[in-house]
Amino acid sequence: MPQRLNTPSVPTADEIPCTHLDTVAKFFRALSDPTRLKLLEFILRGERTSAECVEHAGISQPRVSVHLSCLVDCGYVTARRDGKKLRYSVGDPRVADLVVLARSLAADNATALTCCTRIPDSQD
Amino acid sequence: MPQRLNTPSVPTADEIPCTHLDTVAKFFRALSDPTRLKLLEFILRGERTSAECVEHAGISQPRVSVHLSCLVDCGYVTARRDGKKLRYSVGDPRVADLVVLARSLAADNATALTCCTRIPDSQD
DNA sequence: CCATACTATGCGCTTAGGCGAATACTTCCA
DNA sequence: TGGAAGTATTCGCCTAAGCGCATAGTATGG
Repeated sequence: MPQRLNTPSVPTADEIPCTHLDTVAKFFRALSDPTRLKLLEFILRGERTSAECVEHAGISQPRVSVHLSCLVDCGYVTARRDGKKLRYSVGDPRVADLVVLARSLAADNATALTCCTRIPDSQD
Repeated sequence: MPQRLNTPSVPTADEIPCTHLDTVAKFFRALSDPTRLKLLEFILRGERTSAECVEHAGISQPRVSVHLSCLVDCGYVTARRDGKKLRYSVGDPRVADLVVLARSLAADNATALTCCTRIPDSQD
């Protein structure tokens, strides 16, 4: 297993004052992708195998693998070997709190949450 | 261009079951940018003028304007006219909760939160 | 110890979205 | 009402990061 949980950019991860902005932003970024969020919420509802995640996500296995790795790296989910398979689950209850809180906020702003719509002018 | 809070992709914003995934993902995306997160936390500590935000963010006024608009659209902050200036503040206490919760989680995973480091192979 | 099932990585492509610079639009006050 | 101060938009550029496909790497069980 090459580079995975080694500290590439992170200072000392122990000397960090209150967690750097970039780190927190990265943390949020993990949930800013619909596919990852979908996977997380799926796993939040119970332990899942990769295969189940692939099916649920509706995209290729390699992509799901990357997304799951990302969620693991960010500490949202944990992977556990079970025979030939890997099973993913959410250990920290705060993760559910975070998602619920965000959902409640997002729901209240769903209308306006069109957010950033004006930024690009892609297909017009 | 007057299109701002019109519903482009959002269904009916009222018929939404429990807020669509994309909406929530978008909500998280707003905080996935270090600059916006920095601005939000800045405003979280007290009402701020655009000028203060520009200074704090350290980027151009136009950019800050876009970021603030985004935060407003997403419901994180509210803008209030005060003479020639606009003052931004956070009205919903859940916003602070969300940030605090995320920070606490991110802090615990700071080491691993290198997240997605392997994804690109840009400059290596 | 090899075959197979499961998982991860590399590559090329494409789009989202961040940035600065220039500029247009708004407000308020003289 | 005109000018200055404040705020928003457009544009071009560039990187991050999503996707599929092909394939390489592992772990387990026969």
